[in-house]
Amino acid sequence: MLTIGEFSRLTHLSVRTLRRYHEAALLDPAVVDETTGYRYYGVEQIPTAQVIHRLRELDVPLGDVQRILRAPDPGVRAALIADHLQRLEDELDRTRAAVVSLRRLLRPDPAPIDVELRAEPARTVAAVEGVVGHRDVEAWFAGAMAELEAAVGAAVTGPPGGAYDNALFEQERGHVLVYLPTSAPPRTGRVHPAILPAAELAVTTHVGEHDGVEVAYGELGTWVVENAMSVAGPVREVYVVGPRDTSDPAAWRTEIGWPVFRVT
Amino acid sequence: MLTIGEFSRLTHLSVRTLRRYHEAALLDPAVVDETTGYRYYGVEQIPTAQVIHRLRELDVPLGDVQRILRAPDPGVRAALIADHLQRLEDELDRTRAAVVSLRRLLRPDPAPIDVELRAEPARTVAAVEGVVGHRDVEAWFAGAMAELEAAVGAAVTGPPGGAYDNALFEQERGHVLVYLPTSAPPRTGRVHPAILPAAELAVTTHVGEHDGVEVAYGELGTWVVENAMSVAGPVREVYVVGPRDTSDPAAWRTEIGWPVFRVT
DNA sequence: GGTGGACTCTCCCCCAGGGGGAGCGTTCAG
DNA sequence: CTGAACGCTCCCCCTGGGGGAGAGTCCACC
Repeated sequence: MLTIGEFSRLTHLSVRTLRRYHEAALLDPAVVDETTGYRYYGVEQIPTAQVIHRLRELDVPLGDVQRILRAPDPGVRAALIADHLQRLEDELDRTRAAVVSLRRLLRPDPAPIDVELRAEPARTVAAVEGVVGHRDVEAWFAGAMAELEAAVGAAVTGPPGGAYDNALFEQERGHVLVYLPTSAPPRTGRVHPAILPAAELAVTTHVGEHDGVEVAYGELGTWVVENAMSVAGPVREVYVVGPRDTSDPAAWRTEIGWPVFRVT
Repeated sequence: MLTIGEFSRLTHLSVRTLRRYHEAALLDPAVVDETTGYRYYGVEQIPTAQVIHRLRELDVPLGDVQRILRAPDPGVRAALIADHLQRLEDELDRTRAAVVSLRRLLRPDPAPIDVELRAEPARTVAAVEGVVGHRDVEAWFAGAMAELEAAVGAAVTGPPGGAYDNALFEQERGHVLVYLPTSAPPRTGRVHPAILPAAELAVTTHVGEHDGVEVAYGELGTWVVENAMSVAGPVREVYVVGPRDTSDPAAWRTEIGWPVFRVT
């Protein structure tokens, strides 16, 4: 039996942290003296402690660590861990995007804001709609677009686009509509005809990977307030040149359109 | 002038977060109505808000964000940001190491523990010593080893090694000694002769990159308690095969030695 | 000129995953 | 037997937010 201090030295987990893990039922001491409250650990707990240590280094929440440790089947365990590695990958992607965006923002020679005010007429398109959590938008978009392309096929008359509820930008759930323009929108599965309402749009074009799009949003925001306008309704994006057209992200062009109206 | 809600929509920072940034003096509203307490922001603050947003996505602490924003010189600013990107890189390295270590720990066929009890005689070596924070050990080691190699040169009689205070493994500062064995230790700069005391060492060998070394520590811990021993004094490492010998990390061999004594 | 709804204010509590320290009890070797 | 080292619980602190209560404000519409 090892005292908590000895176990701490052997596992490189602090005494405090070990107590916390006991409290969280993550790593219970083999024996707890009922009269003194002293915790005693067994040698066989060292590997477990090390696994916990590694998982925590990967920022796996304590609850998930518990679930992984409780999983009796090594297959299940591996799957849970793979999930977290995937999460790390995603995080890495977001980090890279933030770095790119930051570099652009801090460029000493910011390009002038290039926004066009455009009156967009109403039109009917083939669409898929849904209410989606902001984290799931990308995956949902991919599925919806695949379904759209299958339904519309070669009858496409223009680049795809989408309309995104503002709630999505505030880390909430929101309504999403993705569409493909076509003369006779079919009704298949989730695909149905939908009317894209007429709107006054402040439009700017973002060139490059979609991850850097925030810069364009910033420009729109600046332009909108500088021109004494305000925003009404969901943001629209049109993927003028996208992954459907070329695999070179640097050539992608996304039109961002904010429905606006003059304030004064 | 924009209300906090409008500014929130334009920057994709939540109202709550904007208030927090005001409180932290990170992003003060252009105007605060003294009677109502209402915050009003200016358009020109949008780019600043976006920079903050990006930096926070990179997990830059608010205090550091403030320092970056306050830096008037773009050069200084770039340097501060470069520091944080370096930090991200380091973190990534640690993440990778944790993944490797985790994979090893969870391997279904853990290799049997291979620990040797060895009576090490005292010997005199060329050493550099210091008290170092646990984060700085690697950098300190690199500098000390370079100085040692310069001082000892071809008179080396064995692989380099080090002795590490246990405090270092508890995320604190501790004494570190790195050495090169040589018959006539010189005294140059920080390099000086030092006696490596005799000790009973529980020794195991770690093969591969140094990052996976925790597994060896775990084995030692298990062995030590299973053999009714306890630990006394700093941990020793001997870099039997290291970056000096081959650039292939898979071939590196590190001996980990814990000074132990029989308990019963 | 009201009024209602949307917006904003402050204040307090909550989360994870720890760290610092007070005040007191336990162990164990000299 | 005594003191140092170690252990215990308890409370407050940190970061960077989120939820919600209760009250005050703003503004467009009637």
